[in-house]
Amino acid sequence: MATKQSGKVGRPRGFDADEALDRAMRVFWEHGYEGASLSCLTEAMGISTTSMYSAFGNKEELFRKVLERYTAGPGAYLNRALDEPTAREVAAAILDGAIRATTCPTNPAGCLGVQSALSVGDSGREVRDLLADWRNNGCSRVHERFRQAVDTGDLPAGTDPGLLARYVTTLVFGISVQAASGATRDELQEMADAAMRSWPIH
Amino acid sequence: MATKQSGKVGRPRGFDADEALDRAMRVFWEHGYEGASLSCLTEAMGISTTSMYSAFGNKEELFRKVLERYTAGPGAYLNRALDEPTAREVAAAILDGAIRATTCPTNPAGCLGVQSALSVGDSGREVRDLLADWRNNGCSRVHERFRQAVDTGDLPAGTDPGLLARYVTTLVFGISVQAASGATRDELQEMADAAMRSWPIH
DNA sequence: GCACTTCCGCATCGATCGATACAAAATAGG
DNA sequence: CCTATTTTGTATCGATCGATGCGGAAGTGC
Repeated sequence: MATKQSGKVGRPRGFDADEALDRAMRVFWEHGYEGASLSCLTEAMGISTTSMYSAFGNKEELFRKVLERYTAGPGAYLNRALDEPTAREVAAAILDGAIRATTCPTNPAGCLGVQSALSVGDSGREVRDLLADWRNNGCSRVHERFRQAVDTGDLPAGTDPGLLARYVTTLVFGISVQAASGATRDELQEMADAAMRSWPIH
Repeated sequence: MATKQSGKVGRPRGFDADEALDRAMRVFWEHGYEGASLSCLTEAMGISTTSMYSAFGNKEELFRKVLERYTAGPGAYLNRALDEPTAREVAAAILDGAIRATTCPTNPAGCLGVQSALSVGDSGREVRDLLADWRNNGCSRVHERFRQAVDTGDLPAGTDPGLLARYVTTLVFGISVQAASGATRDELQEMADAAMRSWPIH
C-alpha cells in the first residue's frame, strides 16, 4: 500500500502526503537519489524525519513512490503516445512528450528516470537497477506497440520493431541528457522534427 | 601541472601515479563522482588517503585529471572521428566509437562524461557543470565539423549543421544511457547502422 | 471526561563522508 | 654520517549520512 492510510482514530496527519510526495519528486529529480539527502528532502517536504519515515517507510521506499508518481505525472506522455493511431504519431508524440517533460520551465531539467541513479555508490544499487528496469520497460512497451504496427501494416512489412523502439528510446534518453546539459526546448524540438522527417529508419 | 611531479630529492613515490589514475577512472566511471567514496577510490588505487591527497590534491581535482584521462583514452574516438573525410563518415565513426566505448567488456558500461554527475548533491555541483560543459563542448566540435562539411559541399547546401550535431550527440548520449541500462553492443550497432542509412536527416 | 491511537518535535544513534595532523620511513646532497 | 626533503602509515578530525527512541501533543470513539 502506498502512503499508509491515516486511520480513522488517532491524531490526524498534519500534512498533505500527496503534496509532500510531489515536493520529494522534485528534489530527487534535481539532485538524484543519493544526492538528495534526508535533510534536503524533509525540508522541501515541510515535514520532520519522523513524519517522513512514518508515512513513507524509508528513503528507498519514498523514491519508489516518487517514481510511481513521476510515471503517472510528468512521464505519462508515454502512455498517451502509445495510444496514438499510427506508429509515426506514436514516435512523434513520444519525442514531443519527452522534450516537453525534460524542458518544463517549472520542473528540474531532464528525466528523473534517467538521471536519478545512472551510476551510484553502494547505497543506491537497488534504485539504479529499479530505474534501469523502468527504462527498459518503457523501451519494451514501445517495441510491443511497433510490433503491433507491423502486424497491422501500419509499418512496412520487414520492419524491425525492436530496432525502431531502440531508436526512439535512445533519442528520448539522449534528449534527457541534452536537457540536463542546458539544451533548450526549441532546439530539441527542431531536431526531433528533423528525425521524424526520416521516419521510419530502416 | 598534473600529478605533481615527484621531485629529485626526498622519498620516492611508492606507486605509479598513472596506473592509480587509471584505477580511479574506472571507479568514477562505475559509481559516479559522488558515489565513488574516498575509501573506495583509494582501495582501488592501492594507496592511502594521504598519498592520494598529496599526489592529486583532493577528490574534485582527482576527478578533473580522470576526466582528462578519459577524454584522451576511451573518449578519444571523438577526435579520431572528426578527422574522417566526410560528414557521413564522421557521424558513423562517432556512433561506432561511442558504442564501443560504452559497451567495452573490460570497462564499466556507459560513458563517464554522461553518468558521473548528471544530478548531484551540494558537493557535486561544480563537477556536474564541468561535465555539462564537457558534453556541450563535444557537441560544439561536431557542429563545427559539420559546418565545415556544409561549406565544402560535403553536406547539401541549406543543411543545418547545428541540428545534425545535436542529432548525433543526442544519439551518443542516448547510447550511453542504453549501455548503462544493459543494452548490448550488437543491438546498439544495428540501430546506429539503421540511423546512418537515413543520414543526413534534414 | 476518559481511554486509546496516532502523529510530531527533539535528541541522538552508529556509520561514513571528505580531509588533515603528525611522526616514522626513505631517498639525495653535503 | 648528517641534514633536508618528500612520502607513507596511522589515527583522527568535524560534518553529514540515513535512521530511530522517546515522550508529549492532538486527535478519535466511548
